[in-house]
Amino acid sequence: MAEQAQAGPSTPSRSRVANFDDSSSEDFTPTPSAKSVNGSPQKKRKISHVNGAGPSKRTSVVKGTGDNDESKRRRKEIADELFEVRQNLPFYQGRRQILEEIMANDTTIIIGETGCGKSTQLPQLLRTHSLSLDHYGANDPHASRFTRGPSIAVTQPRRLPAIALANRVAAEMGCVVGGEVGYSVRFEDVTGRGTRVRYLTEGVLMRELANPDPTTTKIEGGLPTPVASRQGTQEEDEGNLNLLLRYDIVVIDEAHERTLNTDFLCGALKRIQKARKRLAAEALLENGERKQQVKELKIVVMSATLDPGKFQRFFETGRQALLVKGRMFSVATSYTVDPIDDFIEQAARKVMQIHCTKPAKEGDVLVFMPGAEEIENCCEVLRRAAIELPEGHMQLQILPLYSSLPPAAQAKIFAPTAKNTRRIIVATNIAETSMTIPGVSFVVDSGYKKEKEYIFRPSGAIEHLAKKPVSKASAWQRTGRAGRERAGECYRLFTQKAFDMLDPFDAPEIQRCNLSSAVLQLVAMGLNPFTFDYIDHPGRDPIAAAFQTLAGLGALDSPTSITPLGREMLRFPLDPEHARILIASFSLGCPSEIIDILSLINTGPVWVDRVNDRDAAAAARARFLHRDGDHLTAMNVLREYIDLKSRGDKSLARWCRDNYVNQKTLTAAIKVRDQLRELAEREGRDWRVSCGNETEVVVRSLLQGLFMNTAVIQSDGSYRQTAGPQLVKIHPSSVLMSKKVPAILYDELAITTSVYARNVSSFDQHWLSEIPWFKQAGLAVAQSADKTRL
DNA sequence: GGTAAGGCA
Repeated sequence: MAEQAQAGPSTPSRSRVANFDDSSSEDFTPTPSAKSVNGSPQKKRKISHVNGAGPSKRTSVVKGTGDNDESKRRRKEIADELFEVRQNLPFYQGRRQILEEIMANDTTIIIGETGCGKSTQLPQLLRTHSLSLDHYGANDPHASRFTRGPSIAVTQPRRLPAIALANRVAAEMGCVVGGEVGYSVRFEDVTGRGTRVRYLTEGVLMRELANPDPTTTKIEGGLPTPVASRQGTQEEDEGNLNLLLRYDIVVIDEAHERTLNTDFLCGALKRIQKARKRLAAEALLENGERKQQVKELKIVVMSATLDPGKFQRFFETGRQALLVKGRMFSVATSYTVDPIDDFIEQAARKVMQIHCTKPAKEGDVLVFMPGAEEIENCCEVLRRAAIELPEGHMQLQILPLYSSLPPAAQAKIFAPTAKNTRRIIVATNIAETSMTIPGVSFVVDSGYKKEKEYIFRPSGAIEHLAKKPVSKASAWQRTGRAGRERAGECYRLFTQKAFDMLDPFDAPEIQRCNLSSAVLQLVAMGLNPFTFDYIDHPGRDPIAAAFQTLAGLGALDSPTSITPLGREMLRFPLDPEHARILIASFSLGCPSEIIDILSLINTGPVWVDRVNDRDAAAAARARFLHRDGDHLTAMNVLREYIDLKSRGDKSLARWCRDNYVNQKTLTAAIKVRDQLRELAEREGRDWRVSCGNETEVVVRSLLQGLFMNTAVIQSDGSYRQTAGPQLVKIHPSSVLMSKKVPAILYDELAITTSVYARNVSSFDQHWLSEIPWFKQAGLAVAQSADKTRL
């Protein structure tokens, strides 16, 4: 049942151990092939019968051939069956109070503990409950079944939960996906004109805000005049702000994750809400009728664990957050007595202790480690220990789990366990939020994670991954993974005192990341990034750095004014730097090459480069070598792969393995490539134009976006940044590694044992004089670079 | 002369 939560920051207490969890996937099975956690397999088959084997394109869903009376009857039957389960969900049982609260307030904050059913039940209740229907147009004589009740958007940080939630909710409501319920994620929009509940990723909603679709944002007869007359005043300028008029209610789910998009969405929504409130009131006054053109926007912020005080203050709700208790089992938590110095070895020891003292039927063990290297080391220690197990003793199956692992290795997590065997899963925090692992009753927590850090410098930021202690919220989240199916145990490899000193929550992403893309989007919306209403302010420096980058790229001509070039850059799902490169390639005559290269840069590492077979990998790489550097070399790989694929080659996976190529990256890159080609076409650009063997223009295009990421060789053979004093080395994974070229451009700098430039191409440093940024601010730099030319 | 956590448009 719903109850009022404590105001102010809540510190997770031990009594709530099991409830600190991500709920995006708790009450359904993400894919039909996944092992069922709740519910019988028979039920699951019925659901997948309704929704088809997988996500389908819009047309096939809406105009699907299977939508006859028989399938309608089946959907109804399944919905009735699912209703039995729904009724018992805490969120359903607390529906009256929850809906009363939402209807009475502009913004509602809901802390829904794991298993309470918030993500699936809230949209349905809003669509069917009389409290909501009375509020949203039940009396409108023109309302049809679809227009009756509110139109709802529910955001998710990740694609998979957005898709899975839409599938589940459609089944519960007895409709097809793409009908009343649908989803929009990148590469897939399964919605129709009748869609009233739309699950979408935060990224999709951000794009909608910055790049509005004119057909869905315009009010019939145009916006009421007050908007235009207010243009130019900083505080009230909503001239460019997309008011999201297609939605009556926007639900931000999983808000505790505080992704970059969560924070920008909250800020923008608060602004939109105020604008719509004012416009709604004005429309009423002007017409003197009830027929208001702009409806107010309701916001619901939901999560399993968040700092309710922070969101209450931000949204100025004046109401306490609603707490909906979850359905989780208790987890006994313990600490070490003294600090330990080797968490890999200690983790392995603890695992063996659990294995030797707890019966197998009590469940599997999940170990949290910061990164792939620690995971592989820990698995190695465990494998050695497993050999020592006495004959006849229950066996161990040791499974590493991290994102860059090939899909086949990841899939083992969901395969059935052999008899008389206990599984030990050693994972990164991929198992904290993104993947739910069945059968786990024991958690061993190293207390560490890896986190991206940005070091801001006037000459450009440097990013690197750092090993850091987890936050308290994160530790509880890990703990909760032991209590999903039965009571569990969690062993923390640190002391109670160390735990007490941890930060209560993870630092929001906005405070440790490059803001150039977000700043461009804000300016496009007519918002000032310096005065934007942040939940947590990122500070002036990163915003100023973003402005500098964007001005250099020609996207902005003042902090409040976006250029036509900046507008065009926003039409592509790329960082501003990369969008600039793409646009340059159109005029330089090499979009075909640049689209391939950008697709690869944006999807991940092209090479599989493990420590043991580094030499073999380098040799394979030489087969694809392009003398200009890594960008064109990677393009050669992609093109050969696509060529093999189009000829129907059946041994693509083998080809990738033999050439130390990451197949996951290539398949993802092909999707991005298709999307970029389609978008280019929509812009009236011909992506087919190729420069053939005259690849000089490719590097010239790259330079148009990466001019800040350049370095020139000095007389001693080292490289120095053109935009700053930093010495950089070419990363040993680069094909230009031992080559001495006069000037290099690169995708990024990484700090490890030195400052390394990764993904490097060589260029003629005289080209820098063509770059506007160097013409103005950097002339002196370019001249001094010239002197050091060999 | 040496690495990489997780996401998203």
